[in-house]
Amino acid sequence: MQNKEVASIFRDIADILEIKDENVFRIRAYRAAASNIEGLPRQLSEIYGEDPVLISGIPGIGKDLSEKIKEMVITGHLEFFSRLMGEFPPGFLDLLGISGLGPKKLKKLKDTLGIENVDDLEKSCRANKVSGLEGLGVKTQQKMLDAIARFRRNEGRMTADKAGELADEVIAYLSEDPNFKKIEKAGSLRRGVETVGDIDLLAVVKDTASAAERFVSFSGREEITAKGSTKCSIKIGGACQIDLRMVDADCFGAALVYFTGSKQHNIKIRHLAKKQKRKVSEYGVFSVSPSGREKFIAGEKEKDVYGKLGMRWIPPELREDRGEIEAALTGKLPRSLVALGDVRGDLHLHTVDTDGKMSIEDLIECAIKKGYEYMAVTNHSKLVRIANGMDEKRLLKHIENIRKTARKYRNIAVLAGVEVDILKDGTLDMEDYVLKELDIVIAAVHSNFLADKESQTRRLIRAMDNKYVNMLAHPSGRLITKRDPLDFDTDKVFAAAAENNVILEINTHGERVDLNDVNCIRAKELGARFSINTDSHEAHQMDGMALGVATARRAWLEKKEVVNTYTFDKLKKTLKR
DNA sequence: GCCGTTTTCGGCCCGACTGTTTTCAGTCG
Repeated sequence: MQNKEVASIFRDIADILEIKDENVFRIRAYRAAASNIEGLPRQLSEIYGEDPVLISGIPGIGKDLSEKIKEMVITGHLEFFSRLMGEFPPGFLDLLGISGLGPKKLKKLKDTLGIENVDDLEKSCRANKVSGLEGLGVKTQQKMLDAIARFRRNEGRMTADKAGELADEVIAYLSEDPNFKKIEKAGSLRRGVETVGDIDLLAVVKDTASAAERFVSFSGREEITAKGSTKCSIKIGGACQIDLRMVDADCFGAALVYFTGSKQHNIKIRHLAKKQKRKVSEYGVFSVSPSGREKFIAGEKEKDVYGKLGMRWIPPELREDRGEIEAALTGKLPRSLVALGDVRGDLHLHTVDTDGKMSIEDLIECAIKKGYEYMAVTNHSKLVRIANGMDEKRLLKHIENIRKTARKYRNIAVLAGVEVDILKDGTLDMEDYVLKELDIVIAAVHSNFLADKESQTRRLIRAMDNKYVNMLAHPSGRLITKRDPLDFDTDKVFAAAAENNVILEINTHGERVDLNDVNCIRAKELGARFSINTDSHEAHQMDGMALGVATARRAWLEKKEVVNTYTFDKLKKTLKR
């Protein structure tokens, strides 16, 4: 059983226990465990295989939960969970996905009206039965109907690139109003998470009432879900919610820490503060006297908030409670975490010669505008027919063409490359006599996504055995909203990459983000190196580098582990196998 | 259910907004 499934079961258990009105701390423990498991760089089954005792060493996993994990690892099934699920009709937990509907109301609806699923709820609302219940009025009933409509229209989260674009649009719109003195993105978007449930914006304004008015008047707004003096929320384009928080300038930093999260990070920070006889909230850091009197001691800047708790400032991408607080307390945060400004080139790019929109010249000029020192043209091989992939003959000619064009530009090095397909058996879609002419060879899977784990693992490793291969592109092959990752033994593949000096790509395309942060953490442990590439087919896609850098930062990658931060000379040496 | 220079019990982060209330419960982040 995969970590993702274990985490999901723990979350479902938490939901059910909540409906059953169980101890809130017990519920919290299940949720915390789920979140910690998702952040693990290794599979629970592997950890268990190494030594079962290690399971209870995972933070948030004690005696009881480690037993449950063992059961799932061994049998692929959890008796306790099945029993709980048996108490509720199928489809009942879906109701928790309706915003504004929590465990208490849900329990009441089930007990009084016998509501078992979303359809039942809709019928009862339409029949005006819900508004008759104690504590529930006409407004609540209407809100539920709206929420059901949204639930049906759009389930799931937005990819980070789309959320980022939307946030930028809203920020641009708000910034036209001089009333807004400062606006920043917060939440999972600021942490660089690959998908985003809602967008959090934090602002300092002169007049909250008129700022709120401006915000809720945003042209794409479909619904106003909150409009107070510190918080406003609107719904937009289906289920996406945008929250605007308005705070005083002197607590902006504390608010930014708070609204950036993650939740687990915040909980740990507050816990730590409490031990130090301090209190942290979105309003600042306070010292607390024995009599309980609170005194404001920091809040304007994030740096000071962390500083008052004895820590260095923690970059947002690290704030997942994956050891960053402990590292900050002991001065062990990564020294040279990779940053966007460190990137010297983009090594995976397409042109009109296969399925890109730009000519080689266009592409080079874009790269120069980005300030890059080098780049690689890496078009598809013949297997990808839909992308007009090249055969040996065409590629040889294309190499000549790249070199000829590159000579016109003095300030940038242009590598002639290919994105060659990895065939079903792990051999490559291009003869070696052509590969050896290239400056960079990127291997990638675009077919046979469903092969079993053993053959998929063998396939990837065999591809990397080819001595001309420098890089493995989008190694998992997943498309976040459309396709699951390939099933392969990540440890074996990452270790093989490290051993063969094959660079692993962090593909920055919003649907890919591949490798993801968790995979990168493990690959780094196994000694692999990375390249952050946009895989651009059009000019604007080259702006995606920031998302890939954020992913690398989430994996705590430093400059030395990311080859496209190297000088060109060093990169050339790295590409020699 | 977890955790411990508060260590085997007694804690567990903190606050805003809404709707239905007349002081608060439920939900959300």
